[in-house]
Amino acid sequence: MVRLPVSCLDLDQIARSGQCFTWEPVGDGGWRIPHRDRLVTARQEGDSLLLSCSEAELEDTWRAYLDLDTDYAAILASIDPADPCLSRAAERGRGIRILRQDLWEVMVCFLISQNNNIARITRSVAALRAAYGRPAGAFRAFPRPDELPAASEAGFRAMGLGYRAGYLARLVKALSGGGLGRLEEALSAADDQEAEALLMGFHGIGRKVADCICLFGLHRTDFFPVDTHIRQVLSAHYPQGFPFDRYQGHLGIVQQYLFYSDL
DNA sequence: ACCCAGGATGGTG
DNA sequence: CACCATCATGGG
Repeated sequence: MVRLPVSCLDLDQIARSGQCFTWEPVGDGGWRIPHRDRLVTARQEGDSLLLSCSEAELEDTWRAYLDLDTDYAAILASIDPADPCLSRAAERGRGIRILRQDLWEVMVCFLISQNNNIARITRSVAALRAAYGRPAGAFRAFPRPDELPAASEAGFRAMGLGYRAGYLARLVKALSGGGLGRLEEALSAADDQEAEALLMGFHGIGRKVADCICLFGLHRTDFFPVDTHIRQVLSAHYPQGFPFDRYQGHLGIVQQYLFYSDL
């Protein structure tokens, strides 16, 4: 068990922010958080964050995953006080952080997310993990491409993916057998625009999903995914256009405040 | 029965 | 280029 002081971090807000679909409430306010082959239980007491792990595991896994070394207070302070919409959104979601999730898991989750609702996405991801997940201690880790049946579109459909089952089957086929590693290598050498284009090259991944993958799976915080929700916020509150220039460097974080606030 | 959900695709004008 | 029907499925 480790305890560390944190500010600008609220587990409940993160869990409900629509960026991850695998956290499970423990019941006493805590959360079971799986990440790759690790699992931790987290809870908050005042300004303290408590994690059910060793100091070493905090340093090699959870510090990065929870994005503890990014100065969110500075980002909050940079928000234009003359912008009531964003100021209110940031106040309501001041505990949100952009997690550093696993790329492949994010690709699958947001492939499934299109024209879908968060409750059903969460159920589908849980079904995938239950059916194909790799036993790793006390839980099932999210299955890697090689652990998913590329030919099982029908199987994916049976767990509620709907028409996206075909997209996933093709993505599994494309990224099995070392394909994912090659993609990660290409992405690491790509700038933002190139990374977005690479991801949009997969069937079923359009601009919005690609932008979510860049933001949540690659931690490229200048991506500002525009979904139906954000589109509505922009047209309602920013008829002259959103001040993208002002928030260069952390547009994705600003986007999350707006999205969360409007849920 | 109708509309929406963290949209994308393929076809048409 | 812009528009548009269609794609499963569950919940309001």
